[in-house]
Amino acid sequence: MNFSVSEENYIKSIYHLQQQTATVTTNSLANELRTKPASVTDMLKKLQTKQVVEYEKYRGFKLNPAGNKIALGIVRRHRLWEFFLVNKLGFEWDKVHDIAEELEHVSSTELIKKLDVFLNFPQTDPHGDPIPDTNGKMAVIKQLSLADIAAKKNVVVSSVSNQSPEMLEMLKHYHIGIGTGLKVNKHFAFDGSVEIKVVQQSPCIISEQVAKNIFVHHD
Amino acid sequence: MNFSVSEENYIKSIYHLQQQTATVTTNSLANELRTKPASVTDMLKKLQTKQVVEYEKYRGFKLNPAGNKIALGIVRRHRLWEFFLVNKLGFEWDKVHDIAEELEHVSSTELIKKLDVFLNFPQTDPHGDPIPDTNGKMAVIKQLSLADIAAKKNVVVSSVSNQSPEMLEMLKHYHIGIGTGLKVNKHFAFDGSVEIKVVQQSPCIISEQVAKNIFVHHD
DNA sequence: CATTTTTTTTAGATTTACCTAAATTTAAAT
DNA sequence: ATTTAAATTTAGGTAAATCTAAAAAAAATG
Repeated sequence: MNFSVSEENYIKSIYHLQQQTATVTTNSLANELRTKPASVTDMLKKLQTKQVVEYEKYRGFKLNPAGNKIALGIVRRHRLWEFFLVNKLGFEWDKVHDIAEELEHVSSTELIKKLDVFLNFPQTDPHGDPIPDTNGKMAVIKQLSLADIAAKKNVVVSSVSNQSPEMLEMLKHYHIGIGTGLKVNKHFAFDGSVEIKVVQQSPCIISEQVAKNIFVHHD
Repeated sequence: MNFSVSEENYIKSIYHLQQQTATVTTNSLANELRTKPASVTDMLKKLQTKQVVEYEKYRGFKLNPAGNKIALGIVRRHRLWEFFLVNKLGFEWDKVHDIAEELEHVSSTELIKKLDVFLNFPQTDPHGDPIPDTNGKMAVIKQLSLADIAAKKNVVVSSVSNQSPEMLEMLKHYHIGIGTGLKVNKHFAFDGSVEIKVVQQSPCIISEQVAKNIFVHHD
């Protein structure tokens, strides 16, 4: 079965949203893809006939095993290209996502096989996320809070345990969201506070309590 | 100005056809792109409003200076990727065209800049064709006939001087056309005949007369 | 639990890049 | 110089992926 760039992007986004919630809603997917709910409904019917999603009207949807395998193939391509961009071409780790987003749709399987060899079979991408193997198997990485991250490490925010308005207000103030890249500069032993540097922001200090609530992929 | 993948492919094909004939016809472009003449007419109107072609109804068309610069940018990306595929990933030189065809449309200029550095500023692609620089300047390479090519060299057929039906019949028999890749195995001093190996064909011997009429890019 | 509110779907349009078939223009041949 | 043939364009239509506005279903609320 062949998939268009658009179809691949939908499959990939459903995959990512499923990491948070087992079943995905029309609105959340529309928001993720910066499109309109009506467009999502249209595409989902197509993906249903192509047998990659389980979809029940008004009830949300999720990838079936076939869809999951396709998603992992796309994730594999994306992460291999990110590794290439950072470790071979010298890009900054926070600049590669959009480019990898285009490269991942280049369709040759031989290309990805040879790229993998050339990169010497990397296990994780520059953000610390594991790279699925050819069969779609992927190492599980444990969730670490910012309090657990060693100084000088680059990380990406993957989730926030406390979702209160107060917490969200603070995160917004620090320009932190899911997917935000940041670097841990230093831990202060006195009170457990952490100095971090969010990409394109000045360094700032967050309390231990906040740090423990921000979960990240480590680099 | 932004161009779609389709628009880029039209611009690139017009560029290539202009290497043979100063002005390009609807039919030849349709043939090159494996599409229909009516589709070409449609796209040409669009490219005309986008100010990249000079086009007069029923009279053919050609790229204007702006269009030429865009074409050379695409050619640059294509050839850099071909170099990468062969010299870094280890592809055979005759297997890379279709993949480069996809990679060339990835739009980041920063990507191409860094790729060029990584590849150490190559001057020619794996087929011996020169790589245009950032400003669209490109070295001119001299036309060589098959009789002038050293043994063991890979080349690509760029033109055929004798276009008689007899010649074309013979070329067809040997599976040789414009763009065909082949390798020169050996020259025979006795009569000047040449043993060549066309990609995916068994080796064969052509007379000196034929060899002198087949022009190639040398590798 | 009836009624707002929100979410999702349907209906109908739009844009891009194609297509076929028919009409028009140019070129070739008698 | 007509006529015939070939090339090109126009007209009208299709499929993919989007959109807006309206209708329908599900969830939230008093």
